[in-house]
Amino acid sequence: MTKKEKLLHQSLKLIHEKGFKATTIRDIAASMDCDVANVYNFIDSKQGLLESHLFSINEEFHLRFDEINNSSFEPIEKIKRIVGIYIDLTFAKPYQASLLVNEWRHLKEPKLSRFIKEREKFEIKVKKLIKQGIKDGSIRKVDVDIATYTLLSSVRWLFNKVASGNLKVNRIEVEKQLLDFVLCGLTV
Amino acid sequence: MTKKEKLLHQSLKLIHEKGFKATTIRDIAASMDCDVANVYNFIDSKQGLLESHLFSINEEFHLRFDEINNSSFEPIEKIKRIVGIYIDLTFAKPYQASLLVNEWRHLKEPKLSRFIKEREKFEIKVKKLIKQGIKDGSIRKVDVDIATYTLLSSVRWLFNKVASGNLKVNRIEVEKQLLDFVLCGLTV
DNA sequence: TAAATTTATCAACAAACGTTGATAAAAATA
DNA sequence: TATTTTTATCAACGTTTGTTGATAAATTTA
Repeated sequence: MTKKEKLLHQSLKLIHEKGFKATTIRDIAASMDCDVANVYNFIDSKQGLLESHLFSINEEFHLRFDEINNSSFEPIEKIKRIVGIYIDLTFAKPYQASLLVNEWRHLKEPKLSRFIKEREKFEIKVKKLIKQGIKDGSIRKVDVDIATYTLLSSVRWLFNKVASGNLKVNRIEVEKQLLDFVLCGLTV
Repeated sequence: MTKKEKLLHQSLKLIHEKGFKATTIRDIAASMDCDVANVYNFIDSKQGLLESHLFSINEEFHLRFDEINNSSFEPIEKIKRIVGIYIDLTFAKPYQASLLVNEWRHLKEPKLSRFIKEREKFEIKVKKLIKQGIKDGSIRKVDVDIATYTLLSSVRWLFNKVASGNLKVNRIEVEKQLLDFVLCGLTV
């Protein structure tokens, strides 16, 4: 692991734990046992660090999302696989997933607006999937907005448990249980 | 509305929008059009402001939660009503609900540990409810941990929509749709 | 080995931060 | 009205913040 990779990893961990605003350059320097000024050999600015972290994971997710969304699978199968890639990504990169949920609001304009716009476009695509599922009879006649927000929200605890190592079951079982929950609910 | 009430309201709104660390005393002063030093006629410290906001809403929720949990309703009925009071509270106090989700980590010791401990106790109670529901046959044989985290997480988008006024349906319909989701899932 | 590039060290900057003290105006109480 | 309490104003404090410049050591390349 090069020094730059270590910096990226440590900064991700710190931002996940303390939040972007509460994480100082001095924190990052201390975590990798180097001088404060030395950090700037690897990054341009603190803000730029956040941007690169956020947009790399954001692009990765949306690329994989679009692969599924542009396929000819049934809506319900698309939704299953989208949950799947979110779980995949969260297990592979829990800290980045954390930033995607919690820290994007510390972006500055115009990057902030760009991020929000991409997020809204993504939400609209999910809503469309649910509408199609209702139309073809595979999904109940739910309120599309509420179902979308609840669906997207229901997986947003996972990165915390993965990051802290407090997860007893493996990736496959998480996917099984989560899909059962969002498709069938709690009751028998 | 007294000046102190206005301060509490404005600070809540700002902390919800920008986050606790990104909200400065000068922001709060500006939002209520008064001098910076003037703020300290109403609060002891910025940290104390966060603490009072957090613990008042936290206590309110846990009091109402325990009322239900200590009743003799069936587990599944308890879960329904717990979702109900969360929705209630979120509609009544969306900004406080936001802080409860996003800003508690900026508490300092020993308040931070106290908050986390109360949160863990709450989670254990919910897990117990799900276990009982599985035992009495009203809940599927789910993984208790995953079901608990997913259940609790699934309602955590609501405060955002209520706070921003971007919610087309009313409180009752939200409750109906959310309960359908967590009990029956998306599929027919 | 010589030159060039990368990494490390030190001190310091300007700006933004939470907070305070002294004091004046305004409002409430007696 | 006189007195007490509440609210407002101004300037300033000590820290912490992100960031920079000059320079030395270490490493890589030629």
